[in-house]
Amino acid sequence: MTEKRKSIPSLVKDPKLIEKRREQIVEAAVNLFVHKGFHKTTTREIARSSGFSIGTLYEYIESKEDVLYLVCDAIHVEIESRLREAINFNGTGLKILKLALKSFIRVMDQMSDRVLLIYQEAKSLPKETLRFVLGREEGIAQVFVEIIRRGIADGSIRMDEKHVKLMADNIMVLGEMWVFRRWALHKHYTLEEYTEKQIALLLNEISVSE
Amino acid sequence: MTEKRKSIPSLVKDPKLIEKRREQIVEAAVNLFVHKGFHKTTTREIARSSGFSIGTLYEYIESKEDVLYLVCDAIHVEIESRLREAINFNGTGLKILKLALKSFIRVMDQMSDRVLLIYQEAKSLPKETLRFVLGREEGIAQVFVEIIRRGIADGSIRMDEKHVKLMADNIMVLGEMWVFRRWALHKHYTLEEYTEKQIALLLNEISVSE
Amino acid sequence: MTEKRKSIPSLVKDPKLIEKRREQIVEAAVNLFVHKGFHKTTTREIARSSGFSIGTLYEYIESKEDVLYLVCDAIHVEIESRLREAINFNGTGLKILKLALKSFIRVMDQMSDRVLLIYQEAKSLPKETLRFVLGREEGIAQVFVEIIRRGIADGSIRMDEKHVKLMADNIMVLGEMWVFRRWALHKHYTLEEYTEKQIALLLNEISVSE
Amino acid sequence: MTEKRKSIPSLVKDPKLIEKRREQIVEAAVNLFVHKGFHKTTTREIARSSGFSIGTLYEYIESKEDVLYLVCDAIHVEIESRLREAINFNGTGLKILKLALKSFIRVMDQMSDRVLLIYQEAKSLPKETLRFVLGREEGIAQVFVEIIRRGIADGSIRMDEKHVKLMADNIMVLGEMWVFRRWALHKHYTLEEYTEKQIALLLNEISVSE
DNA sequence: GATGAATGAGAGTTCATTCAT
DNA sequence: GATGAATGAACTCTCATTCAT
Repeated sequence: MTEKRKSIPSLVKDPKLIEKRREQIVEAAVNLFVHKGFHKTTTREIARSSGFSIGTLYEYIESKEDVLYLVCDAIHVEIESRLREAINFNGTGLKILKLALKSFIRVMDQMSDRVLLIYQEAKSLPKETLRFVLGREEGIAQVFVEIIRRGIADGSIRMDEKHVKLMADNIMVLGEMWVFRRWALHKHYTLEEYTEKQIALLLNEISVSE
Repeated sequence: MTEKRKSIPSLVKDPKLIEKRREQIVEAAVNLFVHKGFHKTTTREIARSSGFSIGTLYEYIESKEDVLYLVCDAIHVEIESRLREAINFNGTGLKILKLALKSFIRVMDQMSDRVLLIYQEAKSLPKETLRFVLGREEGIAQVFVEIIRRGIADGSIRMDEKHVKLMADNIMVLGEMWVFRRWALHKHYTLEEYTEKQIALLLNEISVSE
Repeated sequence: MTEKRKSIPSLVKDPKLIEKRREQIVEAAVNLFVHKGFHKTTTREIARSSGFSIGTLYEYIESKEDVLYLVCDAIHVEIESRLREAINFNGTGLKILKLALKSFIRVMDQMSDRVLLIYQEAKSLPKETLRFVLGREEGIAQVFVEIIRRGIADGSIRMDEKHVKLMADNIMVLGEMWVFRRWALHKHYTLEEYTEKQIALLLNEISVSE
Repeated sequence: MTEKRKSIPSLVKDPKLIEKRREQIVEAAVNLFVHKGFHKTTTREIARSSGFSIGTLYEYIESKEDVLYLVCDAIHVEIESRLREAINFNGTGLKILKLALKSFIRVMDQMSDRVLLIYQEAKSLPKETLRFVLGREEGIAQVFVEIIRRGIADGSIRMDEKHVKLMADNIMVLGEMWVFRRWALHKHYTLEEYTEKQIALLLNEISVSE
C-alpha cells in the first residue's frame, strides 16, 4: 500500500543531499519539539541543532511548519516500520494479533514522547498538511485490520466483519492510552501487566472458544 | 473528595468581582483557544472578547498561562458536574455503570473541542500547574471507581479489586477515544452505535449474569 | 474640494494622539527616505528617528508601506497648501497664472528632494494605495486648470477649452522638470532665469495682447 | 563624441564571452526590474532568467548594483541609437528638428517602462556610477543641441544661442513628460495629438516667420 | 478598579554573496 | 568557466507585559 507523502519544495537540487539534510533536521527537531514544544522551539535552534546555519535550514524547507510535518511523518514511518518488523506472520491470525498488540504497545511505550508530540502539535499544521498526517495513522490501523481479517479467515478469530475496523481502532487506542494516561497508569501497572490485562480483556471476547 | 485548585493572585481585592471577571475571561478564552489554539490567541484578543481592556485583564491574572489554567480547570469542572448530574444513583452498580458510561461518552462528545483543547494545550502550562490539571482528571476517573466498587459490593459486577482502577481508566479512554479519533470513528459509527458497542465489549466480561 | 485620503487603521484609540504620532513618523521618515531611499531605510530607523520604539511605531501603522503612503500624502498636502497660500487671487487670470507658475516652480525647488521621493518610491506602494497618491497630484494640476479657465473667462488668456488640461499638465511638468533635471539645468540657469524663460515660452502663445 | 562607460571587472578573461553573457544578463534583468522593481528582484531570479547559475552570474558582475548599471546603460544606448536611426539629416534644421522631436517622443513611448525604470531605480546606484548614467542622458540631449544649432546656422530657426541648451532640455522633458504623466495624459490625448500639440507650442516661437 | 499607550526582545524569513568542487 | 550549497546579517513585524493616568 502506498501512502501519499506531501512533497516539500527545496532550493537545493541534489535529492540525496535533500534527504540527508532533512534527516538531520528531523532528528534535531524531534528532540527540540519533544522537550520544548513546537511553538517554543525557534527556527534558529532547529538549524543549530541540525548542524548548519539558519540560511541553510531554509534551503531545505519553506517554513517552520514544514519541519513539523517532516517530524510527524518521520515518527509515523518509524512506528509503522517498527511494528511491521516485530510481527512474525506465521501462525494463526489470533496468535499474530496477540504478538502485534504486544509489539505495538511496546513501540508506543518506547516512542511515547514522539507520539504525544504528534497529538499535541499536529493541530498547528495547515489543514491540507494535517490530512496527510492523519492519513498516515490510518495506515497503521490498517495493519491490525489485516491481521484480524486473517484470523477470521482461518477461524481463529470470531468477529463480525463490520466490527473489524472498530476493533482495530480500539487497539490503536490501547496504545495511545498507554501514552496519554501514562502518569495515571504507571502508578498501577508495569508495561507488561498493562499489556497482559488489555490483551485478556480484548481477546476474551473474540477468540474462538478455547 | 476535595481537589485542590491552584490559587492565582489578583491585584483586585473583592472576591466576588474576581470570580465574575474570571468567568468572563474563561468564557472568552475557551472559544478563542478552541478555534485558534493557545499560542495563536493573543492576550489582547482575550481581553477584548472578555469585554474589558488589556490592563484590566492583567488585574485578574498574572500571565497568559494563568488564563490557560483557568480554562482547563473550568472545563474539567464542567465535565465532572455534567457527568454527576446525569447519573441516577439508584439501582445496581452495573446498571449505574452502564448509565454513567453512556452519559460520559455523550458529555465527551458534546465537549469534544474543549477536551481536545486540554490535551493539546495543557503541556504549555508550567510543570507545577500542569499537576493540578491532571489531578482534576483523576477526580473524574474516581467517579467510575466508586461506581464499580458499588457494583462489586452489591454483586452485580464481578471484578478483582486490583483491576478496578484500570477499568476506570479504560472507561476514561473510551470517552477520550471518541474525541481523539473522531475523524476515523465517525466514518464508521454514530455516537449511539459506538456507545452500544463499547458497552457490550466492556461489560461482557464484568457483568455477573448473562 | 475634498480629496479622499486612505485611512490607515491604528491600534491606538485617541485620534489626537494618532495625528500627533503620525506627524512625528512622517517627519522622521521623510528625512530618512530622502537620504537613503525607502528600501534602504529600516522600520527601526523610522521608529528611532520618530522618538519611540519599534513597537510603538506599529501601534500607529500596519506596515512599512503605510509610512510611505503617509509620507507621500503629507508631501502632496504641503505642495498644494504652499501653492495656494502663495497665490493672490486678485487681477486677471493671466496675471494670476504668472504668479502661480512662479510660486509653483519655487515650491517645487524648495521641496525638490521630497518631490523626487514621490516619483522614485511611490511605485513601491500597493496598487490601490498608489491610486490615492496619484489622485492627489491631479488635485494640484486642478489649481492651474481653474486659473486658466478664469483667464479665458476674463479675456486675458486666449485658449481653446480642450487644451486647458494639457496646458495645466505642461505647467506641472515645468515644475517637475526643474526637479528631475536639476543636475542638467543648474549648470545653465538659476531658478529665476529658468522661471522667466519658461513663463515667456509658455505665455507667449496664450496671452491675448502682445 | 565618445561617452565614457564604467568598466566592470569580471573573473572571466574572454571579452567576447563577457559581452555575450552581459547581454543575456541585461535582457533578463530589464524585464524583471520593469515588472518587479530593482529591490524586489533577487539575484537568483536574474541568474535563472539569464539562463545560468547564480555562481556564473557573479563571474560577470561584482554586485547586484552592477546589473542595474548595465541595464541603465543599455537602455540609454538603445534610446540614442533608435533616435539617431530615425533622423534623416537632410533638409533645414527646423525640418530635422520636427522629425527628431516626433521620433523622440515615439521612442520614449515605446520604451516608456524602461525610461521609468531608470528614473525610479538609478538612485540606488553608487554615487560615482550614477554620474555615468546621468552623463549618458546628457548625450541624448546633445543630439537636439546639434540640430538646433544647425537650424540657427541655416536660418530656419530663430533663437539666441544662450537658449539652445534650455530648448534641448525642454525637448527632453516633453518626452519624459509623456512617460511620467502617462496616466494623466492618456485620458486626453493620443500619442499623435500630444506630439502635434507640443510641436506646435514649441516651434511656434522659434521658427522663422512662416 | 480600569484604562490603553508604550515597550523591546525575539520571532520567522530573505537574499546578496562566497567558494569548494 | 560553471556550478550551487552554504552562509548569516539584516529585515519586517508581533505580542506579553507594564505602569502612568
